[in-house]
Amino acid sequence: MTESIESYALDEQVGYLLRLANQRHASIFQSHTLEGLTPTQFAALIRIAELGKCSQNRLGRLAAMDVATIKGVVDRLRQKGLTVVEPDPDDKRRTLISLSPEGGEMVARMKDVGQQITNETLKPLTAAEQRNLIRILRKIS
Amino acid sequence: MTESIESYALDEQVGYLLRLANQRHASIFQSHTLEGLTPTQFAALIRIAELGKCSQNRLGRLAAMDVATIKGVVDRLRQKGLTVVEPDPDDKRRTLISLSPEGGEMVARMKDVGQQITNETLKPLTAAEQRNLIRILRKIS
DNA sequence: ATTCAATTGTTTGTATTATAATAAACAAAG
DNA sequence: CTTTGTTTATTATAATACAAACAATTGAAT
Repeated sequence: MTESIESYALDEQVGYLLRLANQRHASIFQSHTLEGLTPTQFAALIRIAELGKCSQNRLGRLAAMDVATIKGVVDRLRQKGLTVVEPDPDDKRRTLISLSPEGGEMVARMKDVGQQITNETLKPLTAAEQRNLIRILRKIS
Repeated sequence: MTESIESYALDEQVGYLLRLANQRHASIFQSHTLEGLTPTQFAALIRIAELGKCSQNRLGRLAAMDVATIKGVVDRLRQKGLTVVEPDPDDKRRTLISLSPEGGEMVARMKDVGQQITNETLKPLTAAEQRNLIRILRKIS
């Protein structure tokens, strides 16, 4: 049995390593974040700040989240009082999402924290490796 | 509001890019996998094959999964008939996990598929970039 | 202009993975 | 032998993702 396994090294597969890297990043994120914001919620918040008021679906597409995922994320952000949800008067299918004042403040505060999180995640790497990783990840995303 | 955001480019943060890379890999994985096996379940299966019979906790540690996560994963693998679960006669706390014959066959078949999945995930990169990515990911995991 | 098919947007149900808290079994020291 | 601390496993809860269903809009052909 064993010899047929040796040839497949789990510890060198890109999928396995991506999961580990994500785990480490999530753990660093959690130790820095405010109000229990998750990386996904944070990403959505930043996108809303960039886009201004927009439909839930559009937000999901631009934040790389499934329609069901973005709904859950927006719901939780609204529960935390960070977003405002309202129907679109021009299109009855749509729900418009925007930042609440508290959401705006949160984004401002989280920007610095976000940079810290990135720095700590990349800390084991040289400056060249850091640039390389970002460049390569963008190519396979 | 906008100018305070410009300085934080979500699309270049390592955490966001890791999530995107994971999404793409998961999607490729799903299009190749047998019996609806997830990347996590696959990793656990490979580890069991490497380790032989071992406790659930030890398996979790070596597959980089939380105690609760590995329990869920093992449960689902058992439901699919791929693993065998039995109490440890020497330590009543422990549950011993091993591959069923079907699990062994699955591992053998999945090895090739796993390589294909890795290749397809890395396809947008040059050979040097592929090696670089693996090396760098190992450093930050 | 009207109808009908195709598209777009949202929601709901279900599955998987992850975090936190609890309980049971064991080991080691007094 | 009992107390104290550690390891192992389970349960409850939360977050994310996929699939299917449903509702509103758009557009094309008559």
